[in-house]
Amino acid sequence: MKTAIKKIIHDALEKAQQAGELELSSFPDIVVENPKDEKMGDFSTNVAMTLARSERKSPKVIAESVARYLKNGELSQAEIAGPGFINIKMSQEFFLERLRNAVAQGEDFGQSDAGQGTKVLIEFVSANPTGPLHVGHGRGAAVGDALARILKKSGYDLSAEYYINDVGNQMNFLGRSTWLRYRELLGERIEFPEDHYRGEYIKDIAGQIIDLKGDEFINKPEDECIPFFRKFAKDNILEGIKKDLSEFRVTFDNWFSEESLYEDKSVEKAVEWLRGEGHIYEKDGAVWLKSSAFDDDKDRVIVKQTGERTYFCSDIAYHQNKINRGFKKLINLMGADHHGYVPRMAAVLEAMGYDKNIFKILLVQFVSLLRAGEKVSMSTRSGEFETLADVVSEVGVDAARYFFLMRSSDTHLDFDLELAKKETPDNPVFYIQYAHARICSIFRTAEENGVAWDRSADVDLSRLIEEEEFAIIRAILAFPEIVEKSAKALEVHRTSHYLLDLVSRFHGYYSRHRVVSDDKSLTLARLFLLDALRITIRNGFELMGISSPEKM
RNA sequence: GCGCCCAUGGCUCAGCUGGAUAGAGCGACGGUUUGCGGUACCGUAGGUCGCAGGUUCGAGUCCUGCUGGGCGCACCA
Repeated sequence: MKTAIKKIIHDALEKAQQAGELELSSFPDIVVENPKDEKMGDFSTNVAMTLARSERKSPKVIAESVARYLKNGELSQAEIAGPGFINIKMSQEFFLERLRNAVAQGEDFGQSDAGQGTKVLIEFVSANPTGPLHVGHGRGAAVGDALARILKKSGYDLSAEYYINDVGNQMNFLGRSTWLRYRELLGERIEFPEDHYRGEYIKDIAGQIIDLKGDEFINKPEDECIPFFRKFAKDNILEGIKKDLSEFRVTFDNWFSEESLYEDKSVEKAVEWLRGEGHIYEKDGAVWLKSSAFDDDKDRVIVKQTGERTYFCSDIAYHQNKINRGFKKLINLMGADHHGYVPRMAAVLEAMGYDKNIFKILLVQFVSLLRAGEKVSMSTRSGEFETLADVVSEVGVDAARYFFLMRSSDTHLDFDLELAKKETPDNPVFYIQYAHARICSIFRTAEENGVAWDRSADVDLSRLIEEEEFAIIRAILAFPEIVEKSAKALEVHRTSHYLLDLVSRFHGYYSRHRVVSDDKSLTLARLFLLDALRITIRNGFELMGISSPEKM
C-alpha cells in the first residue's frame, strides 16, 4: 500500500521539478509513514524536510510546492503540518478497492515476492540428542518455525533444518549413562557419576532395553556394550524430540546428521582446504584455526591432542556444505548462552572467502518460567527440568507458541503458566482467538437471519462510511507490510502486536455498531469488512502457527 | 579483566530506516448492556525513556563513557 503512496509522491516531485519549483539534483528516498494520530491523515511523508538542505529552501516552502502537485484522483487531501510534514488523506475508494483485493486473495493475503525466490536456510533448535527438549528449546522452536513461515510468505525459497550432533563425547556419555542405569535396574549397585546424564528418561530407556534384550549385556565388557547403548539411546531420544516438535507444529525440511559429515569425509576435506589456504597451524599437539585473524578474540582448536575433532571442526564442514547446497543466506538460531560462538563461526566463513553477511545468527534469550508470578526453578544439574512437552500439555500449543512469540527474541521472556491458561483478556491469545470466534458467530447469526454470505458476490461497499470502519480497513491493509518487515528484520513479535491492535479495534467497533440488521445492503457491506478481518486474523495466526477457532 | 544482550508508568512490554504531544495490556479507580458471544466496551490517574556527555534542524532510537541486571569467555557441545 505504501509503495502506491510513494509512487504518487514521486510523481508529484517530478511535476514540481518540471515546473521549475524544485531542482532535485538527485531524487530522495521517499519515506512514507503513518502519522502518530490518525486524525492527521492516512499517511505522512517527510520528503520536504530531507530535501531542505540540498534545495536550500525551508521545508515548508518545499512542502507547499509538493502538496500542490499531489493532486490525484485517489487523493482527497494533502496538508502541511508541523515542521514540514505532508499529511495525505486518500479517498475512500482507494481503500475499498484494496480491501476487495485483500478478500479476493483470501489465504494468500499478506504474501509478497520481497524475497524474490532467494534460497535461504534456517537452522534452529538443533538440540543435542541427549535428553528431551526443554522450555528454552521451545522458544527457539517457536521463533524459528514462525520465521520460516514468514519468510516463505515473503517469497523466499526457504528450507528449515535441524542439525543433529550425533558424534562426540556427549554421545559416549549418553551411552555410558544408559548402560549404567541398565545394570542398576538389573540389580547391580552402581555409583552413578556426577557428570553423566542423570535424568529419569535415561532409566526409561534402560528399561526398554531390558524389555527388548533382557540381561544379555550384563556380563559383557563395557567396550562391547557402549556402541549399542549409545545408538539405542540416541535414536530413542531423537524420536522423542521429533514427536515433541511435531506436536508443537514445528516442521523441518531436513534433519542433518553431523556423523554424515565424517562418513563422506567432508570434515577432513574442509580441514585440508583450510590448511592449504594457510589458515591452520599446529601447536601443543593440536590443530588450530587462525580465527583471530578474522575478528575472533583467539584462535580455536579444531583437532584435539587426542586426535578427536571438536564440534567446531565439523561445524566448519557443515556450513561449507550449506553454502555448497546453493543457499544464499544462512540463518542460525541459538540460545543466548552460545553467543561466544558467533565471531568464531563468522571467522570461518570469512576464511573460506564468503561474504560474512550471508550468515546471520539470531540469539534467542532465556525463558523464565513463572507460575502465578512465582519463578519455577529449572535445575538442569539434577536432570529434572521443565520440558517443552510438559509446558505444552499444561497450557496447550496455541498459548505456548503465542507466549514464545510475543516478545522480541532478544529480551528475556517471562512465561507465566497461569496466565497462559487463563481465558480472560489478560491473556492475549485468548483475546485474539475470541475476536475470531466472535466474527464467525456473527456470520452464523447472519445466516440464521436469512443473509447468506458469498465471498465472491458483488457487495456495495459504499455503505461503509464510519471512521472506525476505515480505521479497521487501514489496519487490515497494513498486514502485508507487517509480514514483509518481520521477514526483513527477522522479528516475529511484530505480528503478535499487530494482531492484538487489529483485534482490539474490532472489539470496540463491535460494541458500538451492529452488523446484522434489517438494512440488508449495510449488513452485507459490514460482513464484507468482517470477512477481510477474519482472513487477516487467520493468516496472521497461521504465520505464528496458532489456530483460529470458529467457536470457543 | 574481555565480549554479547537488556534497561521505557506499580507490573509485563511496543515504539518500524532518527521525526510531530513516548504508546498498549495488566493492576488501581470510575462507568457501559431490553439486539449479532459482557470471555466485551468506554473513561481517569500514572513516565526527568538507568545516569552523564556528544552527533543533528530534530534522539527512547545513533556515538562515547558510566551504573545496574542476564549470559558467555574450554583441546565441552
